[in-house]
Amino acid sequence: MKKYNLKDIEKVLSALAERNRLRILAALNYRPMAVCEIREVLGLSFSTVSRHLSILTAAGLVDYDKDGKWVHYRLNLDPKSELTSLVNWLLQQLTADEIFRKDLEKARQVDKNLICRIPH
Amino acid sequence: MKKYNLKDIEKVLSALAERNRLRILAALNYRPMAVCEIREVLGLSFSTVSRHLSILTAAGLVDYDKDGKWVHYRLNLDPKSELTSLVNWLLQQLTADEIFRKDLEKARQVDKNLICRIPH
DNA sequence: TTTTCATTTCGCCAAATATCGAAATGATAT
DNA sequence: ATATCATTTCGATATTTGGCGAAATGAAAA
Repeated sequence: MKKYNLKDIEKVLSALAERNRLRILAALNYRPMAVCEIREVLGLSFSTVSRHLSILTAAGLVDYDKDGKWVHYRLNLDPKSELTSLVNWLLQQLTADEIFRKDLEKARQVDKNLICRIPH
Repeated sequence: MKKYNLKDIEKVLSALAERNRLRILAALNYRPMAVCEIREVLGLSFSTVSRHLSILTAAGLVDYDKDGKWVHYRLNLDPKSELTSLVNWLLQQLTADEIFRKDLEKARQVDKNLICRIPH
């Protein structure tokens, strides 16, 4: 069983304690996505999204694969971790909120091959 | 089963995402305490401790009883809530950290009748 | 080897937050 | 009623954090 120290726990909790990062987790819970897709779902700038992703990555909540120019982010939840059941429960609760419904709708429609070539 | 909306969840997570508030929760997990005792354990000013307590109260994580001049704070964890198992798990993890060990040691020794009359 | 393009990093600003000391509050004790 | 005392609220300050646009990076395409 993984042991977390204070620093680890602070990192995870503060990563979770922000609306747009929760939105990112919810989107990645639907499916792995490239940065430009996440950006499109949230409606924020690339730099902001990238920053949120690095915070989530540092907290160990997400991970990524590089595929050419694209970077695909995905949830990184160890099924054996207590944190995983928390995050799953959180995401469950949030599905009821309007913002998250809309994000999910966008996540369904967004396609990196259509989106990421147009200047923003 | 209680339903949490986004605002509720943000309140709880951001209440938890702060070291000194975690220390307060850990202290109250040992026993209910008056504000001046908590202040002594943490080594912060009254105003700061009071502010943290109001944040924890607003998040529903702690509650208090008034007893004359004293205000006794205590954990307020609904045993049926998912959040409770999270908080308990967090506090469990934190017992290993030096800061929390020291706090617990102070919490064992502190006595509001000895502490709260001396000017700080 | 240039150009293109997805992503990250940097520099800046605005908003939020942690902290303190001083003043206010509200309840007991004198 | 007045003084005392635990706690809260207020006002000011320093730090952290979220946001953006512009510049840097690094990998593919031309």
